[in-house]
Amino acid sequence: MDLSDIFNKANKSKIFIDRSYLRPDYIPKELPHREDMINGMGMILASALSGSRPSNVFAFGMTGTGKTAVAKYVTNALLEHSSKIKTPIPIAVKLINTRENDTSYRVLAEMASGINLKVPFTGLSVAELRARVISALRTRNIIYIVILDEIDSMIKKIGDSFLYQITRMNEEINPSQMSIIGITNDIQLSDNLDPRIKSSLDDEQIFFPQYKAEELQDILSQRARVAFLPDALDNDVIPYCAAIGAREHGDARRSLDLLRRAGEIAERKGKNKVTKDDVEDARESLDNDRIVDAIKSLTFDSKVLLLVMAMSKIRGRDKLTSGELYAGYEGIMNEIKGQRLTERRLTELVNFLEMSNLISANLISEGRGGRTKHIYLKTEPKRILQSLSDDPQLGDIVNMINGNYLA
DNA sequence: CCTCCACAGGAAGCGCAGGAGT
DNA sequence: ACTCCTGCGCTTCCTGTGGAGG
Repeated sequence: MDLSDIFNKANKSKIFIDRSYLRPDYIPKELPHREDMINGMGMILASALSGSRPSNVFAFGMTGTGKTAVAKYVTNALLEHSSKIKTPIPIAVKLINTRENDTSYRVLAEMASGINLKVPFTGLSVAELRARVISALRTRNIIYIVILDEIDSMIKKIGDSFLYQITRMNEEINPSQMSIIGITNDIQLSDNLDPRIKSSLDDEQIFFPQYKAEELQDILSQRARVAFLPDALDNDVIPYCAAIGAREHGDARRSLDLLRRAGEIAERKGKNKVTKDDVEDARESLDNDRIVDAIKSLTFDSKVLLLVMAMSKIRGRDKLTSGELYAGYEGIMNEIKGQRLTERRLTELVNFLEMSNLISANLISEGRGGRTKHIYLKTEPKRILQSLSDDPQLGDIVNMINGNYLA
């Protein structure tokens, strides 16, 4: 068979026109139910067009409430408008995800890339890097709008003093000017900040409320019109995706993911209509992906810890204390003759696993029995064994357990 | 009220990789 | 070729602590 035949067949979807309209990073021409925030942010940033520095903005709300989308939308519009009219000072915009770029070095490097300044990705001192960014801005005379996305995770990791440094850079980059748009999922973040940062970053605040189910329906319908073929969706599919997203703190991203995955599942089944059942399957498939990805991306020793948790749960013990977990870890490491980490390090790995939502851990005091964590697995042991069964180092053990488990 | 268990988690620092400047 | 710098993963050493049993 000819390859182009296969490609043609694969191309001729009975479901999608173009699924990329459902991707979370796609910014549509209109953002329903975010007009207030768009206008608010637009009014603040508009001063850049007349050559004066916009106030810093602090945008906060739960995940999937459109913060990043609005920031992109408004800054795109701003750049577009400024290219049409004559602005006194050129404008540059850089979006930095501070969860992916979670060191001061990397944030500064991203800021450099936003003004076409080439810097090595390691090797310089932070002070040197900062000096380079500043001197580049000095020679350029621009208004630089820096969007710091997911700023809460950066602060959690490296503290808020770096944020203070950034907000103060503005004083050293004359004649250029810099504005910060801070975006956070942590609604209480602003209360816990150093008051000096609060006063400089809190010039303007924009709150993003959770989407209600009806609002999510509007968003989904808008995207579905361009993403799906007419009549490819059963009537209750969009309301159902919206309802799930609304239940999970009004999360538009979640709803869109569900809709896209449901479409893909229906397509793979060879159907020409997406039904509620496909959404149900999509939900499970997304959950599974999330967990499998999370497990596969762990370091080796974290995987061993999870394996210990899974093994003891299979044996009927779903609660372990830290000591028991470490003993189990030691057992496996002896078995495979691996280099063991110290318990001090393991406590950090346990904390990390808890943050990843794979386990839960409560600090409990049992009086004379001592003070320890009670650790529970939050995932099906089967899923963990599945995810680890093709691990180069742990695969053999896992498959052995799997054999006993099935027998 | 005091003790003492079984850990938690802070502080400091080490070795390595990777890059800059010289 | 060398010295110096940082981030990262980790160890060493350490102090802190909620509450049942004494």
